[in-house]
Amino acid sequence: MSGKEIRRSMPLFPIGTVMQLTELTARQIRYYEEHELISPARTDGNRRLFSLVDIDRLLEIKDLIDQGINMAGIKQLLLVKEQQANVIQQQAEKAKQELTDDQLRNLLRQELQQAGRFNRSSLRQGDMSRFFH
Amino acid sequence: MSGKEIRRSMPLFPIGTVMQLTELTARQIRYYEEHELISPARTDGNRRLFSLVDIDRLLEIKDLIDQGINMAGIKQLLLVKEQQANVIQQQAEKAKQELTDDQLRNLLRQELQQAGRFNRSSLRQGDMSRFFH
DNA sequence: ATCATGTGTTAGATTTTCTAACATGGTTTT
DNA sequence: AAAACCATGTTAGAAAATCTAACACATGAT
Repeated sequence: MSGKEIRRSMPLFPIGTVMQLTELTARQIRYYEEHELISPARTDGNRRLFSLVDIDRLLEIKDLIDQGINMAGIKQLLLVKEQQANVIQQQAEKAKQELTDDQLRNLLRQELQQAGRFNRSSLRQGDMSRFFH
Repeated sequence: MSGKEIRRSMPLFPIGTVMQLTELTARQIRYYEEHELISPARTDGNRRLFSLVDIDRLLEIKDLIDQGINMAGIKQLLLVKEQQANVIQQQAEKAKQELTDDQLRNLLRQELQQAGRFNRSSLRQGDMSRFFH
């Protein structure tokens, strides 16, 4: 159920590693946190610790910045996407129970198209996937 | 080809994170490095940076330690396993080119059984897999 | 022309990690 | 039994990484 998400949201990386992975400066990363685009965990000693989810999100943010969107816009976009993702996941779960495989495939395809219409970066899984497995 | 391995061997984690993930002390981790059971990368400032491969290896080491095996023994075991893994991978590659899918499945099953006979922990992928995806 | 935004830069404090050394409780070896 | 060895704990001092806060600056909006 939530096992996967717990893992992907496990705080693991210090800001230095995240800088390399995302090619953002520490200043930028902290600024985005200040504007609540991300909420990295903290160590006992107050150092930031980022999860894979955080990093995916930062890569998305970078992408949106490159598209000229400002903090407020990005915040909204990320919010909407989150909601969409939730809805879609719920639907998928319902679908799994109620639909045949064939119908399910169809539904997912539709959702993917719909998502593609709205955002450049995918809903499913952030770009971090290129770093692992 | 080697893309996957590059990713899994990408130096990402500082020792603090590795301590939590493996439940080993810094002293232990450094000691194992001293005895060349692992070779973590270093930052420009000489801090250790561990990869997923390193962490998998540390979990294996921990397991072997728990079984009462000493440094020398562990070193040899890890070496042998590495070689085995290489051989198996080479065979698998050759197999992919030469065999039908059916034959390939058979070969892999055999190899898995063979591996299981020798080591408790699997050859394929370390325990870290439980943290991601 | 002024203001707001996003980022750069700097300073001083704090946390984390580093190496090296010594301490210690179990095992072997003598 | 004493000595030596092994894996780990602990400590000290130095160096690196990160933190917050402040000020600087270029660009685009009002």
